Amino acid sequence: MKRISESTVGRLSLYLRILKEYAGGATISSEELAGAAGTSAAQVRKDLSLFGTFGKRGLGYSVPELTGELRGILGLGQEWRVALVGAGRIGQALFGYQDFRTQGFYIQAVFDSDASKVGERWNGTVVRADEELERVLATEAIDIVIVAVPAPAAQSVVDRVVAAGVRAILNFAPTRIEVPAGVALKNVNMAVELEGLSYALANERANDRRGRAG
Amino acid sequence: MKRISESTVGRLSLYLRILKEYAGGATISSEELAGAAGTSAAQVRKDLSLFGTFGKRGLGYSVPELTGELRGILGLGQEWRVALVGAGRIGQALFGYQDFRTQGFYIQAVFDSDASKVGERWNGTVVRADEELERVLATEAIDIVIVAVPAPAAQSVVDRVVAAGVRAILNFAPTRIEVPAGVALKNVNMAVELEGLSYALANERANDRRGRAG
DNA sequence: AGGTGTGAACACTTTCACAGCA
DNA sequence: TGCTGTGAAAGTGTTCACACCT
Repeated sequence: MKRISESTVGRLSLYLRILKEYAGGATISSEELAGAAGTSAAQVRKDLSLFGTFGKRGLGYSVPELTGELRGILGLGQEWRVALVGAGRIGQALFGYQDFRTQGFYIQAVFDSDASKVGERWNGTVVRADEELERVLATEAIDIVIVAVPAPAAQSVVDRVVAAGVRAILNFAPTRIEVPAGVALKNVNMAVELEGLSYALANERANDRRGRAG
Repeated sequence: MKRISESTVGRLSLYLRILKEYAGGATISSEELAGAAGTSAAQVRKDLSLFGTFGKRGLGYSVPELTGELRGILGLGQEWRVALVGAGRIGQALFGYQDFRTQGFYIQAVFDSDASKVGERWNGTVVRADEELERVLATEAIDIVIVAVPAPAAQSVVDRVVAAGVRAILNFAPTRIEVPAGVALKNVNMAVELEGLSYALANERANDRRGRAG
């Protein structure tokens, strides 16, 4: 299959959420889907056409059928086993965000290097010691690791996790992480987003001063 | 000034973080900066050249000077006043993440609609009632609002905040938000990131099955 | 020589516009 | 007729390659 861009995959994720909440009938047009997703009808059709022919000309897309296709494309037909490294504030918030579970992402293990946290029970899941990481990743057959440790510790956690064979990492530490080819890495970095907003504000003000023409 | 892409702004943010930690001398070349940022030297030079001429040919960029320029470009020379709407788990984690403050982002107010939370003191900041939102946004001269409420409530919070004159919003609710032109919106959506990883894993496996050639 | 700044080439993504099927 | 699927066109972002300055 042809290479698919990250923006396309992100939109598929969005389309799926829209379909789940759609109450407009058994079929939906690219136009409607685009409206809800904030993109263009052509973009919707192009995105979907990269994976197959799901629509009916003159009619649109069957909502249940397209939902199923998108779930399949995104790999949501199966259960993913997730481990969380870092039981600090962010780790706790993520653990508590149980929406994940309904999407098929199950947090099977939590790790922390702080001895005072190890042994805590979080809703039935025990916080384990850092040293158990490699062993538990293997025994629990973990697919995805969420890294929620302080920035200086992040790369070494990632190196260990990758060495243990994990191929997908979601990084919350505000630092750049290196992974070898073949490992999927996504970053969630609030500092970058805030600085993006700062840039927008600073620049908007500059534009205002200049006379708001542009 | 010419329109700058979001990816460029994101990279500037990254360059700035690298410069802060740089211990290699008083100047840095585009090559070194690119290595640390995981991009190409040409990309670094192009990004910077969009804003001015900061380097010296044959030498590279002065670290303190470039740091200052980047801070200026990103609007980090000033203090930004931030409000947090939603005092749940994510809100608490964000509030606790005090790195923000060192970057010039100050959380001045916290809001929640849950009466049992209102009145709590968070490290000196009182959780206020939802009804006070508009009044406090004005009296506290809030620049940026972080939305950390459940998905169904997010759009209405954003509408109120925009009506109150706020021009920059960071949304953590896992839903698509509409804002009028002129309002900057950034989304942090863990569901989309996880589904991106799911896609990568599902697809990698497909490639493996196919023989790993491609 | 060393390393920036930048037009031009290239690659990728989005939009257009329309043929073709239900 | 209505709406999809898709080549071609337009637009955007990245890489190349080299003139030019220190």
